Amino acid sequence: MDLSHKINNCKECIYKSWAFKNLSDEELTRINEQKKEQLFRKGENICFEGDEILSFMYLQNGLVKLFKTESNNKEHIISIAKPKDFIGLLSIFSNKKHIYSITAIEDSIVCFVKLDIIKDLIKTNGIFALDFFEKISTVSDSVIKTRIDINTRQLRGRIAYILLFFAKHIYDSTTFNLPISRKEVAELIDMSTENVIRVLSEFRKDKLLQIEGKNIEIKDLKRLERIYELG
Amino acid sequence: MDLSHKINNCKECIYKSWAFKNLSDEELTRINEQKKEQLFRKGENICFEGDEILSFMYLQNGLVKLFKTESNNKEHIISIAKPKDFIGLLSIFSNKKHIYSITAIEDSIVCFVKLDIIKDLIKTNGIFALDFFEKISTVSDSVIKTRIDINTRQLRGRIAYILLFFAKHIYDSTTFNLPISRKEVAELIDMSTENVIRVLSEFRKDKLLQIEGKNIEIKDLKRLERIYELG
DNA sequence: TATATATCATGATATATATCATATATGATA
DNA sequence: TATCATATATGATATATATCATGATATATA
Repeated sequence: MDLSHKINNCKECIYKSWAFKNLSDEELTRINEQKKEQLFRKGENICFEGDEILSFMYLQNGLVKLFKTESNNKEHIISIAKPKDFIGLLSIFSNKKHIYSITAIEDSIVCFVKLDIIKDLIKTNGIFALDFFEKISTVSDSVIKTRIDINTRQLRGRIAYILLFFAKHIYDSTTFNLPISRKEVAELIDMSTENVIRVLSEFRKDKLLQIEGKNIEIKDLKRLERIYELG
Repeated sequence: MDLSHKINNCKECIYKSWAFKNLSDEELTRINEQKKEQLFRKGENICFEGDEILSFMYLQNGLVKLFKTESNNKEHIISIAKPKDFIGLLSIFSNKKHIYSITAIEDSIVCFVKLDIIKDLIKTNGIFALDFFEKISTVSDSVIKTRIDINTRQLRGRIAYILLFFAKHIYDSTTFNLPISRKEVAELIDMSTENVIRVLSEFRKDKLLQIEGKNIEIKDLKRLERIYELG
C-alpha cells in the first residue's frame, strides 16, 4: 500500500477526534504549523535507543515495533504499535532520551509534534490534558498487561496469543500476512526462533492454522482461544 | 515499627515536595479536607482487583505488593511499591476498575485522595498536571523495564535482580529482612518456589549471601551484580 | 501447650525449552 | 542466471526449569 499521498492537515486528520480532541482551532493550527509528518518505508528506523526525545510521535498509519538491544546484541521487542497508538510510551515524560528503538515493520506515517508544544498545551488546556493522559495511560497499561500475559504462558499459549493479537487487534481478520519474521516473533514473546517455527508447524498439523510463508489463516479460532486461555 | 502516630496534615507531608508540589495553599487545603489516611497492617488488603477506582492512592510509608490473581487461582505479583510510589499505576486514568489487588507487606500508611479532586487539579493547574504526569510516568515505565529485565534473565540472574532490588532500591543496605516469602518471590520473578529456595541456597554455599530465615546479608555485592548483568 | 498449617529445604524425576546440526526454500545481489 | 545471504523447517541432543516427594522448621491457632 502506497501511503505517500496520505500526508495531511491536522484539522482533517482522523486523529483530531482522538488524542487531539478538545483543542481549539487556534491550538490545532499551532500544532499544524510545526508538526512534521514523515513516511517510513518498511524496515526503516524511526528512532534509536539513546536519541534525545524532542517530539511526541504519533503513528498515523502503518505498523511499527518498539525494541531494545540487549547487551549480547540480541533484540528484544517490547511491543507492536498500530495506528492511533502514540509510540513514545511514557518515557517522553520521564526521560530525556529514548529508552528503546522504533522501526517500521510496514510502510508507516509518523506524525512528530514538538514536545514543547504538547507540554504547553497540557499546561494551558486542562480538558485536553486530562483526556490526553487517559489515552496514553491506556497504551502503557496495555504494554504491562501484555508482558504479564506472555510470560505467564508457555510456548503454545504464547504463539496462540500472538496469532490472536494480529488477528483481532491489528488486522481484524482471521487471515493475514504476518508482518514480522519468525525470529522477530521469538524476540517479541521470549522464545527461540526454532520453537516459534516448530509450534506454528504443530498448529498447522493440528488443523488450527493454514500457513503459506507469511500468510496465515486461522482455521479454528475457538480452539486457538482455548489454547491461549489455558496458557 | 509502629506507624500510627504518623498520620498528618498534607501541608507538612513529606510528599508536598514531591507529587503534590506546585499546588497553592488553597489547593492543598482542598486536598487535606477530604483526603483520608489509613494504616494497613502487614497482610491487610488495600484494594481488590475489580473494585471501582475512586481514589488516587499514595503510599506514604511502608511497602505493598501489586498483584493479579490468575484463572488457576495463582497469584502473580506485578511489582513492589515503596514510599513515594503512587500505587494505582495508570489504570486510574484508563480504567473504571482496579486491574489488580494491593496488599501491605509491611505496615503501611496509604493516603487516599478522591480522583475527582486530582482530575480537577489537572484541569485547572497546568504546572501541577505536567509535573504530576512526569512522576507517574516514571513509575509505569519502571514497571515495564522491570518486567523485561526479569524475563530476559534465567533463574540465577532473576534472584540476583530481586536481591539487588531490595538492597539498593528498597532498603539501601546490603543487610535486610526479606519482606516477602520465597513463594512470593517466585510469584514476582516468574519461577517456582522450590527453585527460589534452591538458588538462594546455592548463593549461600557460594559465599555470595548469608541467610538466616528472612534475614539476608549480601556478602559479595560485586559478584552478585555480575551475575545479574550476565543474565 | 499441643496441634495444625505454612514455610523452608533438598534430592529425584519429569517436562519444557534452548541449542546444535543440517536441509531446504526464499529472496537479494552481482 | 549464478551466488550468496537469510528465513524456514525438522530431528537429535543438551540444558534449564518445574514438579513430585519427603522432611525439617517455623508460625499461627485452638
